[in-house]
Formats: sequence, C-alpha cells, structure tokens
Amino acid sequence: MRNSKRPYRLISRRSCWRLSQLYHQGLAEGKWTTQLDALNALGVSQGDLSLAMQLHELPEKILDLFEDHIDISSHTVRVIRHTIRRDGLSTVLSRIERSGASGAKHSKKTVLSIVKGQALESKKMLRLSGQDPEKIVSRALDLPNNVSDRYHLGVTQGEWNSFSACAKALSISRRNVSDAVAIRQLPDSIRHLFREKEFTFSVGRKLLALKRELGLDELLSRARYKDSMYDVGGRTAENILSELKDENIRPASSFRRIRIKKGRGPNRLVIECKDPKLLLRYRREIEQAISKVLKKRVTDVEYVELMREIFGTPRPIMPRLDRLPGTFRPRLS
DNA sequence: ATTGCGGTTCGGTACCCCGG
DNA sequence: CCGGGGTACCGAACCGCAAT
Repeated sequence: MRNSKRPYRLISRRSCWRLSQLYHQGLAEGKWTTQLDALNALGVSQGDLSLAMQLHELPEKILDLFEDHIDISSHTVRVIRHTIRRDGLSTVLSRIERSGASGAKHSKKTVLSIVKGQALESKKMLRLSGQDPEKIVSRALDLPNNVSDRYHLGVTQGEWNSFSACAKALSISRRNVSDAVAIRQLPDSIRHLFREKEFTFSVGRKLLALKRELGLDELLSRARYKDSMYDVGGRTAENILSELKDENIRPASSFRRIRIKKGRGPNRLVIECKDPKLLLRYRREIEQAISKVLKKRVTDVEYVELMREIFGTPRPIMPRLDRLPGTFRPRLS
C-alpha cells in the first residue's frame, strides 16, 4: 500500500511483487518463521507464494519492461517462465532486443506479447512495408495498406495490442482494422496485380472472400500469369477480379472471328466480334494497346522531345520508369 | 519448487444482419 | 454494395487444488 498510488482493493492479492514484499516483511518482524506459517497468515496458496519468490529470479531485462510491478501476478510469472523454458532464454531476450522494447515501459499484456514473440510479427510486417513511422502516422487511413501499417506500428510501439484497442484509439471501425491486416497479408503476387491506389478495402475484401472460397493455393495459381495494372495499361480492378473468378469462361473458338475495319466517316474504326459486351469491359486496355501501336508511326515534335528527355536523363529522376508498360522497353526479337 | 488439470471469467474476433 | 452494430464463439488469463 505504501508504495502504491492505488487503493489496496484494486491490487490483486496475488500480486507477486506485493506478496514477496509482505512475506519478507513478516519474516523480518518475526510474524512467521516458515513459509507454511506465512501461507496461513496471508491467506494465499503455497503455489502463489512460491511463484512470488521466483519473481526476482527473472532476468532484469524482462522485469524492466513492466510499467508497474504491482500488476505482475503469479500467472504472469508462470507464463513467462514457461515461455523461457520452452523457447530458451536467449530466444526470449533476443525477442526483446529485436522488438526494440527495452527502455520503454509496457502494460502487462504488451510484455507478454513481447516475451511470447507475438509483437515481433508486427515488427516484421512493418519492415516489409518499408515505410518510415512518420509517413505512416501522417497518412490517411483510407487504404488497407495504410491502416495495416498504422496498426503494426502501434503494436511495436506499445500503443495497443489488439484490433479493438487500435480501432478505438484511431476511431475507426474494428472491422476495418482486422480486414486491413488480413488484406495486407495476402501474398505479393496477388496484391501487386493492383496499383497502390486501386488496392482498396472493397478490392481487398473481395480477394479475401475469394481466398476463403478457393483456398490460397488455387487463388495463387489463378493469379499466375495474369497481367497486372503495371504490366498493361487500362486494366480495371473489376476485370482483374472477374478474371480471378474465372467468370465468363468460354471456348476460344467463339472468339476466333475478330475484325477491325474502317467505319463510316474519317475518324472511325469498327470492331466486330462475338459478345461485344465482354470486350467492351476491356475498352481501356484496348484503347491503350491501339495507341501504343499508333506511337510507332507518330513522330510529332513533342514526342521526340519526350524521348530525348527520358533517355538523356539520369535514372533516379525517373524512378518509376521500369514499372511503366513496355512502351519504351527494347524488344527482344 | 514445479507442474498439471479442470474450471471460470473476460476480452477480442469473426460473422451475420440490417439500414443507409 | 458498404459500413456499423449486435452477438456467438474462442482463446488467453486466471483461479484453486493437488500430486510429485
């Protein structure tokens, strides 16, 4: 009590810190001489007292993590000891080291998640995203990637250790938090089909639903060899999702006849095909493909100027050059 | 001193449903 | 279709007891 700001009733009588304190105090004052006597006098179980004695045996590195030693219950000690025996002390210590938790103070729950290695998962996801903390904090929480980054950043910094707590702190719905984290964990080969801005909650949730329905393996195999938005201009999220769902699959023979011919008037081409509706959904892709063809014959001044600028300029100024569609990529033929 | 086990409590997540 | 609220379920924390 003396050392605590809180009223006694709020401190668990199983608080190891307090228990060992009381025990040694009583021993010094001669209230008891054996642990057995102390048990009766203090009204605690032998197991609790034993664990309370163990508390001080724990490595400093771990004890230092707690913001308030009063919180440490016999169960907490037990879990930590169990983890150390199961995973090895060096593993646990390196978790603390790697999670960068030393120095700072944490809630009981957070300490357990650090010791058990759960906090490291967030650290890993954070590293994968490769964004620096200030950027993450300043970003709008509209895209799943941003929310996921923010969540994992919070975990590693001890701001929260659950979706719910994170949602409350950022005043966004907890569902968005959990979905965002799940969406961000989809394999790169799937996520990278979409441009960053197009990788929305809506798209992500549909992918998650698809993953539930097909299983990850099937989804991955369907995603192979699909054109990404970076590979081919004019791709829409809707089309990519539709392709992943294998919608409207039909024999290639039904599309054998595709003709482009001159239409009425000076500015028209007409495309003849089966199922123009389906093809119409790809009009942006088709348009861009056609304009790519056009460029082969267009030599207007601006265009030449542009080419000079690009090839006469050091790369770093055009960092995204290699992600653009293959317009400027030398063809191997 | 250590460990296991059956049980309860509590908080978080996943899921469903509904209204906008 | 989207997001928010409600809720059933699940797992972690916790407790008490007891064997070794």
